Amino acid sequence: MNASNPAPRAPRSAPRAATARSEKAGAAAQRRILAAAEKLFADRGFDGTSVRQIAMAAKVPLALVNYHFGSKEGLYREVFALRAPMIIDQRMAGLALADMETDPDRKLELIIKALVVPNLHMRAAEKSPAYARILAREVSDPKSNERGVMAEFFDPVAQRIIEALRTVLPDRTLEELHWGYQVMLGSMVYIMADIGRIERLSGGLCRPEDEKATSEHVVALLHAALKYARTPPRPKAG
Amino acid sequence: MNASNPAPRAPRSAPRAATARSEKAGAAAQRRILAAAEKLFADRGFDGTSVRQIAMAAKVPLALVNYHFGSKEGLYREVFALRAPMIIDQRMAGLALADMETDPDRKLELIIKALVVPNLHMRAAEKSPAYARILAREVSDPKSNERGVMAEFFDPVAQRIIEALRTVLPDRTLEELHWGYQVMLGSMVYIMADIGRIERLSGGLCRPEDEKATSEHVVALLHAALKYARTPPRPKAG
DNA sequence: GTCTATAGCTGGATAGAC
DNA sequence: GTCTATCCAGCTATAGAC
Repeated sequence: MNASNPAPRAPRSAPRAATARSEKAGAAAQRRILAAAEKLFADRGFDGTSVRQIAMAAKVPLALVNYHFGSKEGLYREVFALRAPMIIDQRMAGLALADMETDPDRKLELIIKALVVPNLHMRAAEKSPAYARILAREVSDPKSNERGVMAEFFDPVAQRIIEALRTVLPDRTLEELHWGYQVMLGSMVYIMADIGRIERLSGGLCRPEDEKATSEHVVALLHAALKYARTPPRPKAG
Repeated sequence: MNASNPAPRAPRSAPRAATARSEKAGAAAQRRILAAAEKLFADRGFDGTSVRQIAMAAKVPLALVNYHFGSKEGLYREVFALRAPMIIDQRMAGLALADMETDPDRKLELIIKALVVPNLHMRAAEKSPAYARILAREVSDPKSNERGVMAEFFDPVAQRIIEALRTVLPDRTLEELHWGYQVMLGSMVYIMADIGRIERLSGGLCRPEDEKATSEHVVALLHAALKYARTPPRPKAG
């Protein structure tokens, strides 16, 4: 889509994120760039956002962006990497809680919450509604595979969740559990990424920003889905 | 993102889709353009696709695209409008079937199928896996609001589905029904738009292309979700 | 380290020959 | 109606002055 850059060569000196010391002067600029990029990538997508817009919004000169992050895609990956660990840690913590629960019904609910709540929370917190939208966009973007960020960051924890499901629902086939996971993820991602359609369609009854109400409804629905749904195993050949 | 075009002026003579008569010469070219555009928009998104790529893939001269469709966005809307009625008609037909069913449990299942099956079918049919991905992308694209295609084409049938849910689940609050709808839609959209992650994560167990197996699992999950989930109504003030 | 200026492209759109 | 040649805005990335 631009001057062919087969090898995305690293920035000249790779000024890693504030190695130590109080803080170099440029650190503030870097943070402003990241914040601006997060918002713009969320609003307008990777292709729909130009480095110039980011520099403008961050009030830094154009060249600083490439200086600090090497390339537009480097900046994107950095935006992604900045908050991914947060969500992943929260999911892991949720799973640990679920692991301690003995009542299978409550355990299932905790597993679902481990997956759903950190994301809805991030969506709702004034901290970063933008990041949730980037995440949601990434899973349905074919170029996501080229970038590989989803697989790199999120596949491992996804496997952990399916593992956990297997322990509370031992009578299900692996196929059922995987489809259950996909339904959970799809619901969550869709709601996270919502751009106003949910509120419009519901005449204001459903507001994804209302983290508590949203969690309650969504968790209840997904809990019922996983608890009660059975799909009869199908014969191998038609 | 390009030469500022405040008023997207119509094509010079608006050569409407083959008015009548056997077919003008250019009709074949138009169809090739639409087919190429559908595929490319699905693979690479609106911003990631250039009119030149479309013209190249359709094997028509560059100028023909703008001649027939006025602008890149005009072409996009045409791609969208081409198949939307198909899905909507199928959903309506599904709802009509559900309306005739008296057993509430089977009725609920038919409503869910009315929403889910046409889309999964479109995803699976070799006819147009691309369109399903465009659709999925559109609901999570903030620019979708600018284009307005989702609201224009799909909001009405969405309301019809929620209406139908209200008749089979009369004891639920409107809020519960709307959240139920969003969970259904989210699951469906996510699965439709999948770009390989589902199959990768499940080690090949789940394949969205396998329309029959996918429908069975997803419908079973959503049916259980709507049938069994209850969210206690919350007091108005905290 | 920081930033201005610009190189080297691709983008959507169109004028004007046929 | 059809298509070639071209316009020029905007893009990413960088060279080179400070």
